[in-house]
Amino acid sequence: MADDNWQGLELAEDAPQRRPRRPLHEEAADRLRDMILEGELAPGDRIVEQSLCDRLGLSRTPLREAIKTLTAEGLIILQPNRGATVASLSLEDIEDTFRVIGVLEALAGEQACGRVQDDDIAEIRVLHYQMALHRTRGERLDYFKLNQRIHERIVELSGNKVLMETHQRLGGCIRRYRFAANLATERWDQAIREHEEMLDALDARDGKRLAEILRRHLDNKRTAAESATATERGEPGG
Amino acid sequence: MADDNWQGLELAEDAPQRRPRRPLHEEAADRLRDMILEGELAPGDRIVEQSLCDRLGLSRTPLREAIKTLTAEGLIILQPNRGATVASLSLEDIEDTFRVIGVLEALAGEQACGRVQDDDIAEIRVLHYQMALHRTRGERLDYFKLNQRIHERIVELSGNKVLMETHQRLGGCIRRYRFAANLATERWDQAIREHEEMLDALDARDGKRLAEILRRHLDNKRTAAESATATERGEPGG
DNA sequence: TGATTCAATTTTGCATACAATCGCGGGCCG
DNA sequence: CGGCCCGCGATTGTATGCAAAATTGAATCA
Repeated sequence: MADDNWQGLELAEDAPQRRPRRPLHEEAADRLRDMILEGELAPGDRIVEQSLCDRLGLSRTPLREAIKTLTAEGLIILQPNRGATVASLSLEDIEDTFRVIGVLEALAGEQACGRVQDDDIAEIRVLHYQMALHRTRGERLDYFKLNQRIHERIVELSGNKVLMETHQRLGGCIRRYRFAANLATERWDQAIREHEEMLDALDARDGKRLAEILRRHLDNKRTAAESATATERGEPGG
Repeated sequence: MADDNWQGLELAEDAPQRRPRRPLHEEAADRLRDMILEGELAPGDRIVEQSLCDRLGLSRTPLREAIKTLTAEGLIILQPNRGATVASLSLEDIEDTFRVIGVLEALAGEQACGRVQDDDIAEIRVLHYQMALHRTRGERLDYFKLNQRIHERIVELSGNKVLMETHQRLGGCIRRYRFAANLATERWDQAIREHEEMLDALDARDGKRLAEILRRHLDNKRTAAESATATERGEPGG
C-alpha cells in the first residue's frame, strides 16, 4: 500500500550490504526501538498490537516477535493477557542504571588505555573540540550527540564486545535522561572539563585514572539528570 | 468442569503469583533457557523449530517468540532465513564477560555495604560455611551452587535492580565456564580465602575494599576458567 | 447515588496455512 | 572430470482464523 519500500529488483545481487530481504520482525524491532527512543511512543503508552500493525504495515506475527525482543531489552513491559506498555523508569531505576553505566564506562576506559593508538585519541580529540564548539554556540542537540559519540567511542576502544552490547542496551533505556542531564547549561562547562581530563588520561594511557574520571563523570551526569527530571516530574525543588 | 480457582472474586489477597494461566511463549522461553544452561542443548547446536515444537508440545508461533527472547538475552544466535543456533562463546567472549561481571559485582559489593544489616551478613556467613563444608567433602556441584548463591546474594543486597538483571543475564551466558573455574581443586582454597576476605570487608562495611576483593576474585575465576576451558577445547598447555 | 452483574466488544494467545528462502543433489555442458 | 544450472525437499518467515481472556458499558438492584 503506502509503503512500497520493497527492495524488489530481482537481479540486484548485492546491494551496499547484501540483504536478500530483511525479516519483518527485525525491521519492526528496529522501528519500534526508534519510536521509543525518539519519544514517538512515550513511557507508559499502551501498545495495541493491531493498531500498531496497521501503522507499520505488517501482520501481528512479526510484530509480536519484535515486542518479545524489545521486552527482553527492557524497553517494553509485557503483562500476560493484558498487553504491552512502553517501559517507564522510576527515579530509582534511572539512578541504578546510571551507576551501572558508570562502572561499565570506567572498565571501558581502563581497557581502552591498554589498546588505543595515537590516531584513536586524535579522533576523539576532534570529536571533543567539535562538541566544545557546539557548546559555545549553544547547539544543544548537536552537543548531546557528540557527547554520546565520544562515550560510545571509548567503549568501542575497549575492544570488549560484551561491554559494548551491555552499554548500548542500558544506554538506550535512559537515553532521554542523559539528554536531560545536559539541559542545565552550567553543567556543560563541567562536563567539558571532565572530558578534557579524560583526554589527558588517555594520552598518558593511565587506565586507573581514566576509569575514575569516567565514573565520577557519570555520577555527575546522574545527579544532573535527576534534578532535571525531578522538575520535569513536577517536583518543587529545582 | 475443572473450574479450579477462576480468579474473579476478591477472595482475600491472591497468592504471591496469581496466574490464571502462564503464556506458552514464557513457558517455552524458560524451558529453552534451562535446556541451554543445563547443557541439554550445547553451544553451536542447531535449533530446528518444528522438531523442538514436537518435543515441547506446542506450535511454532509461541516457540518463535521464545527464541526472540533468548536471542535478545544472548543465549541464541539468529541468522535470517538460516535458523537459530545455541550461542557459542569464544575464549575472548568469555574473558570479556568475566571482566564485565567483575565490575558489576564490585559495584554490587560497594552498594551493598551501604545497606546490609547484620543478619544479612550472618546469612551469607552461613552460606559460606556450608560451602566450606562441601569443599572439605569434595562435593563439587554443591560447592558450586552455594558459591553462586553467595555471589547472587551480594548482588541482591546492593538493592540495584538494573544491576541484578544485568548480572543474571551475563551470568547465564557463562554459567558453564564459571563451573569450569572450580574444576581445579587448588582453586577452591584460594576462592574460600577470598570469600572470607569478602565477609571481613562486609563486616567492616568497607565498600571500596569489598569492591576490590570482588573484582580480583572474579579475575582469578576468569583465569581459572580460561585454563580449564583451554584444556577442554584441546589446547596443549594448561 | 452507588455498587454489581453480565453481555458485547476489544484484545491477546495460539495454531494452522501458505509463501519465500535455503541447501542439496542430479543432470547438463564444456 | 569439473563447474554451473535447476528443481525438490526441508526450513524459515508471514498472514490469517479462532478461542480465551480482559475491558467496557449499560442495565439492575440495594
